[in-house]
Amino acid sequence: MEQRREEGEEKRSENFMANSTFNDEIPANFGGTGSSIFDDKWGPTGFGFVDLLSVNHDFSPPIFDSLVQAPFLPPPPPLLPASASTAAPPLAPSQEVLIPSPASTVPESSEVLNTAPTTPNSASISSSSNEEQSKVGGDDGEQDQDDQKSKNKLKPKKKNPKRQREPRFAFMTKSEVDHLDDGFRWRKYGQKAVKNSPYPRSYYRCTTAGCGVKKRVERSSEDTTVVVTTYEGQHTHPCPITPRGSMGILTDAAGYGAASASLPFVVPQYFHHHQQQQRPYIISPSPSLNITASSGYNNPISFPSLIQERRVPPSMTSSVLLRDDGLLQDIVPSQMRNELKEE
DNA sequence: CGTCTTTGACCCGCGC
DNA sequence: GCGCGGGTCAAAGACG
Repeated sequence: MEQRREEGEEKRSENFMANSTFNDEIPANFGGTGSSIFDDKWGPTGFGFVDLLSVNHDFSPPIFDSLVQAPFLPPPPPLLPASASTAAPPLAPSQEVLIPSPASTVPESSEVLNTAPTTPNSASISSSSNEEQSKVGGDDGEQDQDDQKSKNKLKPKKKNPKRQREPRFAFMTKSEVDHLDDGFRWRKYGQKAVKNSPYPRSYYRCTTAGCGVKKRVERSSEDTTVVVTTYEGQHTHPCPITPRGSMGILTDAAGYGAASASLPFVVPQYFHHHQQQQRPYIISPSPSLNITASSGYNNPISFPSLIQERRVPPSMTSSVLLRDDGLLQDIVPSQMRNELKEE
């Protein structure tokens, strides 16, 4: 127990950048059909596949793999430029779509999901959505009420037609750390053994009152270096600033709060500096991509750096980035910064 | 004391 | 109907 505690603390601090080792492969069960990760409940009813970040354990410059518009959930306005739009056509429910990275041409087929990440040291993101959101999806605030209801186990439960879930967004990360600190506060409320996997699956819930976002974390059994994190729901609050020097750029204090919505998803902040460990590298969005907006804090996951980058009006992008270089300078590839300047 | 994790039990959906 | 597996609850305990 105690050991586990300590381990947990260590994990928290090390976050994403633990001694991660990367390879090119995405476990076959990621994005595949019938996997334990993307089962019928949490699995993609339609998701994009996004290379999100690269981590290099040699402190070499960050690698920009790709970031593409995923066919995210509830209708982000089609702001994609033509090039990206063609790459990521609107999804029909239950349709799996691979969003090819800019550098690669990959057919749109679920079968090629595993081949999507073409760059070493990459993590991937996928999103999924529910086509039939009714109960939970209808009102975030009701989530807790629902939980309350179900607390009394002996009480006969409502027979919901079908349990509906929030939009989900999953991503993979190469890390020895299971629970990735994304800037939000989570409370673990369950853990289950995963069939056909030696690794348990952990369930977390956002501790912020009224926020029903859930997170599921499990380690791939196929590639034990891969941690799959699945978010469900949308935060109803800003990303709290953590005391560990995280970016915290979702806050209004940073001046971008109002526009904090450049992503239909939010991804963890990988920015906790860990001086002796590898630095986390944020992938910069491809210039040809346009991460569309949802609204406010209503993002299931948050990816501060991306958000910051993209929610800045083009006219001030470069200056902001430059001015804010502090961490970004370390994180955002120079290539990316140059690209942004050119915009 | 508040917060968080652990963990066994329970609930539920689904396939057979 | 039954069993299985996933998801959740909530009591108990640890920790700061």
